[in-house]
Amino acid sequence: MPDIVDNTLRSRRWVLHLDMDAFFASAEQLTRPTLRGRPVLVGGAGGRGVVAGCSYQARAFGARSAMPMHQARRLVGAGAVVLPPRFVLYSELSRRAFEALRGPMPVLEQLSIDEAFGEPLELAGATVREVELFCADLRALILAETGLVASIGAGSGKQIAKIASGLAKPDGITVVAPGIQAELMAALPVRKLWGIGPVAGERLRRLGIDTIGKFVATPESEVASILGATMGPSLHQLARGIDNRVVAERAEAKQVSAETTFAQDLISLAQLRPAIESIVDSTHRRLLKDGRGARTVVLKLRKSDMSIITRSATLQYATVDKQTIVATAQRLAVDPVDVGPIRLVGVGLAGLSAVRQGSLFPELEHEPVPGATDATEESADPIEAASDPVPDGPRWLPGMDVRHPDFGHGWVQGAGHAVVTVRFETRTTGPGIARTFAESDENLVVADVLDSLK
DNA sequence: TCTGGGGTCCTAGGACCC
DNA sequence: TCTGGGGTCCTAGGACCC
Repeated sequence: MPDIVDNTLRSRRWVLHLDMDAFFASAEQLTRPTLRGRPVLVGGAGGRGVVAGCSYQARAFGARSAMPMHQARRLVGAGAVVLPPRFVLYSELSRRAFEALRGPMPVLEQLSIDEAFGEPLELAGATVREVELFCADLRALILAETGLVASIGAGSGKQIAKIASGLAKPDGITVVAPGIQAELMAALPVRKLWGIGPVAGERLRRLGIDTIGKFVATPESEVASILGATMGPSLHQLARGIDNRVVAERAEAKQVSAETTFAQDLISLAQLRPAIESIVDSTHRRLLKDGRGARTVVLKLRKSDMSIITRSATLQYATVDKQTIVATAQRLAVDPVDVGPIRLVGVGLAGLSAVRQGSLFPELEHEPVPGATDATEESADPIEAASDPVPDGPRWLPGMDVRHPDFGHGWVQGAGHAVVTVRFETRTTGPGIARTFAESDENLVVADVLDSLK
C-alpha cells in the first residue's frame, strides 16, 4: 500500500461494507461483563461442535471461526470460556444496529446477521476524507445503539468495500481511494476475492496463481476454463476492479431449513425416522414464522465421511401442513444400512409461495411410509448434539440465562455434583459475583435471554 | 475427539411441452 | 421413417458465504 494517501481524491461511487467485530463473542462480553478481556469461544461444546465466534483474546491463541471446538479449546488453554450461542440475543443486537443505520443509509443490503452493504447517495462524488467522517459517524451510531464495535470498509464497489472492511478490523475504518485500489488488491491473496473458496483457491494455487495480481494477469479465457464460463469471467472482472453491482435490499428468503449433527452416527432406519420427524418440527416452526407455504421438501443427509446426499420432492401445491411435510421427508429417506452411517440430518423447505394454499387432496400426500409406524416406539432416540434442556436431562447447563429473586439476572457458569454456580451480571451491572446454589433451589428460574441486555 | 447451521447460487441431465 | 430445437420444471450435487 502506498505510504501517502491523498484524502482529497474523489470517487463517483462509494460503497460501504459494515461488519461487526467478533460479533457473537462481543455480544457475550457486552452482556456478561466478567468476560470482557477474556478468550471467549462461542459454539457447540460437544465433541462435534465448532467455533461459531471467538473474541480477539481467543484469536491471539490461534482460535478461529469454524474450527473444531476441541481444537480451539486446546489452543487457548485453561483460560478458555466456552459458551453456547444465544441467537436470540445476536438477532436483537443485529436488528438494533441495522435499524439505526437505516437513518443515514435508507438502503441497506444485509448479507448476514452482522454484515451489510450501503451506498449513501450523499457520498456520490465525495472525497476520501468525507467518506471517513461519514463512516466514523456510523460507527459511533452503532456503538451508541448496541454497545458494540463495527468496522467499515469503503471503496468504489462491493468487492473492494468488503476487502477494505477486512483490512479495517478490528475497530477501524479503511477507505480505499480509486487511485490505490489496483495496487492494493494486486498484493492480496487470491482467496480474498469474494467467491474464491477452498476449491477454486487450490486449483489456482496449483497453477501458480496465488495473488489477485497474478489472477488479473491471467488471460480471461484461461480463467474461464479454470473456474467455469460464468464464475470465471465475472470474478476476473471483479479482480480488475470492475464492479458495478448495485446495493439493494435483499429479497425474501427462498428457503427455510433446519439441520442437526448427532453426537453418534445414525446407523439404521429406526434411528433415522424419528430424527427426521424431530428436524421437520424445527423446520416447520420456521415455515410458520415465515408465513408462506412450501412446495418442495429437501432431505439432506451428511454421512460419516462428510459427503452429502440430498433427496427432494415437489408437491402439487404449497403447504404448511406438518404431517404432509413429515410424510414427504420420510418417503425420501434412505436406509443407513445401504448408504452408510449418517452424522447429520437436515430438512429444507423451498418453493415458498406467499399464497398459502392447502392441498385439495391432502390424503394423497399421506401415503403410508414403510417402516414409519414402528419407528417412534422402536427406540432410537438419537442423542442430540444440541445442548437444549431435555425433560429428564440436567436442569442447568452452562451459559443459560437465569434469575434469582435476591440477586437478579445471571448466567450459569457451571453445574454438576448437585450444585450450580451462577454469575449475576448484565450489560449495565459491571462484573458480577458468582454464587453457588443447590441444583434443586426453587428460587433459581430460567430467564429471558434479552434481560441480559438491561 | 477432526470438521455447525443457516443460507445463496451454479451446473447438468432428464422429462415434458410446443 | 428419422430424429428439431427452445423453454421450463424438477432433481442431485457442489462451491461458497458468514
